[in-house]
Amino acid sequence: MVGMRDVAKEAGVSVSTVSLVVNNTGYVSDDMRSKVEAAMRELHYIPNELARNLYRNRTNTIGVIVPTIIHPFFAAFTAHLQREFAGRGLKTLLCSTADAATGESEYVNMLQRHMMDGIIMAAHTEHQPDYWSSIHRPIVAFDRNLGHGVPAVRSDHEAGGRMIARQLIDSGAKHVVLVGGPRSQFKQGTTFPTVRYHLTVEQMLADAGIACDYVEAGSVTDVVAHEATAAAIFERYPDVDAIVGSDVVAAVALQEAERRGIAVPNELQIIAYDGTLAAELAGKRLTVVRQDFSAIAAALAEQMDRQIAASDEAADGKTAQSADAAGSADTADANEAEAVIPVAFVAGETTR
Amino acid sequence: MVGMRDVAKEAGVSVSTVSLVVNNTGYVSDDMRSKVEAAMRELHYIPNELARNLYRNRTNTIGVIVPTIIHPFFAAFTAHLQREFAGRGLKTLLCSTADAATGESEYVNMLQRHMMDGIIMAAHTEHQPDYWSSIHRPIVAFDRNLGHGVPAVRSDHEAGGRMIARQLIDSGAKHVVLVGGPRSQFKQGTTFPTVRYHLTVEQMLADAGIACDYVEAGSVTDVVAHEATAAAIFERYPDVDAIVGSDVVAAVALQEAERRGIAVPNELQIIAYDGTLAAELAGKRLTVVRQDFSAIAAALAEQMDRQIAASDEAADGKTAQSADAAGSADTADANEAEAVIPVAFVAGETTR
DNA sequence: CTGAAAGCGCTTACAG
DNA sequence: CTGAAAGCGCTTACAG
Repeated sequence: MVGMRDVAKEAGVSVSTVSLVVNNTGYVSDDMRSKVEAAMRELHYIPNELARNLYRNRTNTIGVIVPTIIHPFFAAFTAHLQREFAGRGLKTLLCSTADAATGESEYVNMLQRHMMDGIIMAAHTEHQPDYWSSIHRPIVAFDRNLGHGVPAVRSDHEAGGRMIARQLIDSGAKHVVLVGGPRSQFKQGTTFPTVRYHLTVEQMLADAGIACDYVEAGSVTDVVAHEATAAAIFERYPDVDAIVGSDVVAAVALQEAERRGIAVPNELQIIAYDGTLAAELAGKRLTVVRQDFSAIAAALAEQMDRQIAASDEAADGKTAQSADAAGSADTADANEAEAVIPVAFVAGETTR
Repeated sequence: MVGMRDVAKEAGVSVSTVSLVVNNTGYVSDDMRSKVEAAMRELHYIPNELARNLYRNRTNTIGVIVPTIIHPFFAAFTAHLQREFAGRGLKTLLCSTADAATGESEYVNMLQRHMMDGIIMAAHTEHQPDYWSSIHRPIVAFDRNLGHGVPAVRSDHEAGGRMIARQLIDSGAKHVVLVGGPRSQFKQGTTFPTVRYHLTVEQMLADAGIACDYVEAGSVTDVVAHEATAAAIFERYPDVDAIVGSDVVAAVALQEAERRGIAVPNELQIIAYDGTLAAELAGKRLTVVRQDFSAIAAALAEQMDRQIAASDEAADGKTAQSADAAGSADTADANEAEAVIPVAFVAGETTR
């Protein structure tokens, strides 16, 4: 491997000078510069980033923790984040909890070993908020509350819920079925903000005197389970005339409805939450509440930048080791406001 | 940041000893070991991986270059690769050409700067094979020929083509439309092996005297274009009674068929190539030729391991800089066999 | 079994 | 404007 030393020797200058040329830093005479550049070209010199990483204690890599990118939601989410990060000179390390033996802990560990500069946490976690706030490294949460010192970004699910309820009420729905995650998550209100749209819908439908049942869907990683769920809905609630769920759930429900000869949207309306590619590939173009992936990604990247800057500051400012980490958390607190991103209702072929 | 030096001081031993304990290498007396472990715990010591990376000249990270993971095919592909890599202690860096300003070159550059140990190339490239074989770093190609020294893995598209043709012939199809990538790619045979299934289908249908037209779909990153393509097919070939394309194309075509009141599969059969989640979310469960993502991922990881080992060997064996890179390529040549993974025909609701 | 030393390839004060 | 030196945090021969 050809290194700076080789280039320096070839050009007859010192390594410092080569470094200055490579980084285009400081003042270098044109003469020196061209000698160095010639040597670099001659030897096909390519700087080794690992050495820089060590010196700067940075990798310019952000880990994105999601359950699995096979799910269209997380595929879109991750893709938009990568784009946003790329624009900021950051690389995206794919951290899928479904594909890691040890789940998110493994990735947190990597974060602490400085293999990444920060992580975006968008997967389910069993850890309590105090675990997360004790990491003292840049973390930003998506759609969940990870406690003090961990900023969060989420969609405006209350608004999404209102849009759905309004559509159902206005179109004269009589019996609505909501499909979502485990109901046990609802009480905490802490780590699963997605439930907010369900609660909003339930409240508004109740006020309007419309029947509403809740059905738990399988894990986000298991689509096959959704098919069973869809079939179960029609068996259990023969008079259901509206189903609300994620794109994937909605697509599967639509397929099952067609199979049973139930006319959509006349006999059954379907509203999908998310607005991913899945909503476009379904049997009909689904009516969706669309989350704004670009805005979400931008907000997450923005918060991440702040967290990283704060953590740098803390590292610079203090020398005592324990004060370092604590300082990081403190600085983060200042920016802890939760960013809430608007959603949009987009009518398709599955509502009337 | 607390480092080994701090731990050594706290435990009253040398850094070397701390290192031996941390890595569980060599012989350390139980006495020393426990003193060091106590100090590590006391100071909350976490090793900094960047220093190791530099010493070993390794990141244990593989870049996966795909057009975009929003597309279900590359989502599944990438997810399976990540799982496979994780099992081998490797991390997955997401390299999407749709989200990088400079396309794949940027990632190749990162590879050369040792920010990754290797790359899996699964996106379209304008570069000629000689570009790729001049990199002299671990690269494995998926479904394309990147020239001498770059091993490749692909599905058995000829078999896939035969399965499709057989189904169409046996079911009495009269006018088939194939949807695929730009026809201009067909002649080279070099960088786009996917076309093999199209050529096989065309040949077999021609032999059977069945009409077959080819329609170019939009870019893999642009699903909206597919919708226009689907509509165009029905306009242009009113008597079409079978459509063959990727899952995404097939799903969109099915949606358009239902919209036009064309009965599937009685009036129109649809066969999807890939077998991703998209095939399950469509209006009906699609009949698919399923690619074996697990086997593909395993084969790619296997080849990657070999490439990395070969590149290590080359670096160890030689000292002259230019011989190093050349040696790497030579060693790679020994394993250059292209791995071909079987596909499966899975009947769904869209064929008869 | 343990420690002092050199080094991974680069960057950055600091003298000249 | 340029070079010699120290250092990023760790690992690995090499003496003891």
